[in-house]
Amino acid sequence: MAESNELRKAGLKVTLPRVKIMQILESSEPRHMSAEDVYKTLIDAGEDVGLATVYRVLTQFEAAGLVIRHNFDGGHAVFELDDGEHHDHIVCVDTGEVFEFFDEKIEKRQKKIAEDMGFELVDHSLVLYVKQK
Amino acid sequence: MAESNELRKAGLKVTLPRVKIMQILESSEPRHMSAEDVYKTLIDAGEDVGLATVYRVLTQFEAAGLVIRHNFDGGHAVFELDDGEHHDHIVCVDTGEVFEFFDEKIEKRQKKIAEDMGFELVDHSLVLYVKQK
DNA sequence: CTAATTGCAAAAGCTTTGCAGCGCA
DNA sequence: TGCGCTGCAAAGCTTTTGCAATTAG
Repeated sequence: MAESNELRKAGLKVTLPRVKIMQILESSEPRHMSAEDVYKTLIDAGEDVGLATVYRVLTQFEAAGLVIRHNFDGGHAVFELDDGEHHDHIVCVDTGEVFEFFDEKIEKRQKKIAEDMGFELVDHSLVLYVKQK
Repeated sequence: MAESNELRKAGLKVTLPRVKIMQILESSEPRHMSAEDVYKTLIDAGEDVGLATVYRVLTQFEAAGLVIRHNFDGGHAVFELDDGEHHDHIVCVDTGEVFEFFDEKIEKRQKKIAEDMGFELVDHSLVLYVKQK
């Protein structure tokens, strides 16, 4: 199975919690889940995994570059699978829904701004908060 | 004094903690402070104000539109005086320093992206994480 | 005078950590 | 077998809240 290889490649033992969590992230809709969301999904599926393990696994996945952690407003982090395609986010303040977008012009402009100030851009976080018209 | 008027205008009683906190925010360098930063500054100045009060006052200031709360990475919120001029932020991952910038092109592009998706842009958060070259 | 405000301490919410036992390789 | 991993419970951190005492208007 695909998950096993990704885990091994990351130097992580192939354990049930890790495989299950990876599967949940791969098949989840919406794609952005909090640790609590993952934990609940696991419990609902009858898996006996602790919340601490979910946090540990997600943190390991992040370190391994398998997932990305976002700190949107609201106190809790959300995670999404890193598919290698960078994108930014749109959060609807009415429904909480999260959408993704990518805009070449904004990306380039950000790079230029950082460089004009004598820095190297290593990362960025752009979130548009919107509401329905 | 200027602070008193701003407070009265916001419908808040002019109390010592509020005036002191407002003064700290007005004169602070760097401009971005956490609740803890404000609290420490107060204590160092010999003021007997509780941390809970700092949080309450900052939250009231935010509701009144006097300050803006940011949730940069790192678990704790930072506050800055709202001078009416919108700007985004650059955070140096080496030093933790915070810089401000404003880019008309990015602003316009964001608005267009939200509208193209049928939404109304109500707010946005853009942070560039950079390092020294 | 009276409602708003404050300090303290306790509680809350998210996340991390210590530890003994379990399980993958 | 041996070290990594897990579950549980406890601890950590930032932030919020309850409450009695204090204070602004």
